[in-house]
This record gives sequence, structure tokens and C-alpha cells, in this order.
Amino acid sequence: MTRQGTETRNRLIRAAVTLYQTQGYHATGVSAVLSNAGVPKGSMYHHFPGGKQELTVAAVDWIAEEMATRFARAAEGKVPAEKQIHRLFTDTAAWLEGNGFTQNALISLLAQEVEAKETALRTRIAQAYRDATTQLATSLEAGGATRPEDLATTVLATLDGCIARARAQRSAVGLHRAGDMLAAIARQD
Amino acid sequence: MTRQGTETRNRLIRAAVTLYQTQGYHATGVSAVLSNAGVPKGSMYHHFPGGKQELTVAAVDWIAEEMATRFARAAEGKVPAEKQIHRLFTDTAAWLEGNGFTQNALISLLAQEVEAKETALRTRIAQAYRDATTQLATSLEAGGATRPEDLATTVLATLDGCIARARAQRSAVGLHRAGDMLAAIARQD
DNA sequence: CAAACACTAGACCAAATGGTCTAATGGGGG
DNA sequence: CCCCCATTAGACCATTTGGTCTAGTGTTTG
Repeated sequence: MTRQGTETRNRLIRAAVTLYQTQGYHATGVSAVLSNAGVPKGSMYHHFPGGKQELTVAAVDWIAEEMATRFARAAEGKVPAEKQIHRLFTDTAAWLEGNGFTQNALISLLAQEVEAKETALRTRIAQAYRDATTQLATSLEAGGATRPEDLATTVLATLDGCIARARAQRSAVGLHRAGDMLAAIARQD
Repeated sequence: MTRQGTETRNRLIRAAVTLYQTQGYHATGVSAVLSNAGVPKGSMYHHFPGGKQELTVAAVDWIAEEMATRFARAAEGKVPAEKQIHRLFTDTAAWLEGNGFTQNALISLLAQEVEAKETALRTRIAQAYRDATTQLATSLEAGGATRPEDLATTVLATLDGCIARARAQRSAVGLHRAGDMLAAIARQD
């Protein structure tokens, strides 16, 4: 793959991620991705012969990596688990407020929109969930949490649920409420 | 509205709910709803002049009512909050296992798929969230929970997040883990 | 019993969907 | 330096999308 080829590929992935996050999977047409990326159709089907589904797999991998580095950074500081959780929710709240509650949790969104038969894609999504949970669990364990796996699973699920709700209500109060509750669990451990 | 008219209307709503829950909003074409309900196009646009969006509003109201009665029933028993939460998660897990992890949390799904500009629909979704939370909070309070509002908000968000994840992983372990964690909160109150 | 209107029926429409295919183009390795 | 192939470019395709509109049909009410 040439230098320019890689660049085109990345532009397509980034455009897909952006559009999926704001509109969802099925609401985002291939042509929308193309115009957003400034790339002609031929290029897309050259880089992603599998079409929309293959592009989406790449998008999932992309954000999975992004989440991984984010959690990894948090783990370095040896921040108390309680603090980590609280920060996760307040950061997310700030992010949503900053974009006017237009964004979604991409992995969760895709998990719900992708049909069971699209196996390749569904498998990657499941993997992304597992990776994120493991990463966060490690970070929480470093922060002194007991049952880090269960706690990480709960935190991630709650975060996703809150993001969906915040989008509908155009308000981040749910995130703050839930963040407080879950941080309290970590404290009591 | 005639007897038969009401019947047609309900069939359309039920079909929409079913299809949205398994495929999502944008993946479900109007024609799919029609064939599933066994109703011609003319009837649908007679009962729902606002088209797909109006039908979806009706679907939201429908399941909002369903959830309300479900929570109301739980409140009658004066079941301990801890027990209520635990049951909510295990029941949901059983439901998902029973249908092969094909179903979604409808409100959460729609919250993520509906564009911000579709105001009528978005507003109803927000209302459904509020109603469900209030109902559950009442029930939890009757079960002895402190901070019932915050707890209900957290429980519902977590439930939604877990359902999405379960769908991708085709496994209910997340639901059981999170259910245990949240039940523990209610116990410690 | 009849006329009115709630309802059904489906042909039809423009626009958008995901995808294929053929040509042309141009950057990089021999 | 030149040729080859990765890449770009976009016309084209069948199918499906949500929606409109004109006719009929049948139930109900005066």
C-alpha cells in the first residue's frame, strides 16, 4: 500500500467513525462516508472490497484501539478506583455537553444495530467489549478495587446506557447520578 | 375510529415494536412493518399521517406503558430493593437467552438512532426514560432503598448497556455480573 | 335503508441505498 | 527513465427507501 493509499484508507475510517457516532450505522450511507472523506467510490471498494461491513470492522478496530490507549493512560497514575470511575463519568458528561449531545457510544450503538448474521462484524464488536473491559479492569485493580472485572463490566455498561439517555434528554444529569453511585461502590470495597 | 380500525392500528404498532427490537429503527423499512402486520400501505398512512415517525411515537408510547405496568406490579409486593434489582437483571438475562440474544432495549435503541432534529420523537423517548425511572424509583423506595431516584437511573442505564453487550457477545454473563454489583449497593444502604 | 365517511388497496414516484465495472492516472521500483 | 500496478474516478445498476394519491369497499349511523 502506498503512502497516499494509507492516507485515503484512514480518511475513510475516520469519516465512518464520525458519522456512525452521530447518525448511527444504517442511517449512514456509503455515499455520505465518501463525500465526508472526500474520496471517490472506486477507492473505497479498492481498500475495502467487503464494502460497508468491512469498513465498519476497521472502524470498530480503530475506536477499540483508541479506548485501549485511553484506559492504559489512566492505569499509569495509580489513581484510586473511586476517582477513576468518577472521572470517567464526568469526562463523558463534559464531552457530551461539548458536542450538544449529538454523539453516541459507538460500540454500543453498533452492537444494537448490527444484525446477528453479519458475523465478522459482530465478532469484532464483541472483541472490542472484551478488550475495553479488560483494560479498565486492570486500571481499576491498580486503583485498589476488589472484583475489578465485575466492576469494569458494570461501569462500561452503565456508561453506555447513560450516554443513550443523555442524548434523548439532552442532559447529563444521569451521568452524574450514576457516576456518583458507582464511585460509591468502589469506595466501600 | 371503528373496531377494525383500532385493530389495524394496534397490529401496526406491534409489528413496529417487534421489528425495531430485533433490527433497529433505520434497518426496518415501512414495507417490512406492513408485510409483518399484514396491512396495506394506505391503511398505515391513514392511521399515521405523519408516516414512520408518527408510528414510532406510538410504538414508544406502547412500550413505555408496558414498562410502567411491569414496574408497578413489582412495587406492589414490597420486595426489598436488593431483590428487585437482582430479579430485574436475571429476568432480562433469561429473556435474552430465550430469544437467542436477538432483542434490544427499544427505548435505548431509539435514543441512539433517532436524529436530534426529529423533535417529536426525541421528546417522547425522553419522556419514556423519565416515566420508567420514576416508576422504578417508587418501587425501589417501597423496597427500602435510599436515594431511589439515583439508584433507579443507574439500574436502568446499566440494564440497557448490558443488553447491548449481551447481544454482541451472545452471552448474559454481563447481566449477572452487573446485577450482582448493583444489588449489592441496595443492600449496603 | 341509504348515504357518508372511515378505512382498505395498491399502483406509482423520486430519491437514496449498497455494490459493480471499466477507464484513466500517476507514484515508485526496476 | 519507463513501465507497471496500486489507486483513483465516476458512470451505471437493481433494489429499496419513505411517501403520495386515486379508487374502491364496507361499516355504521342517522
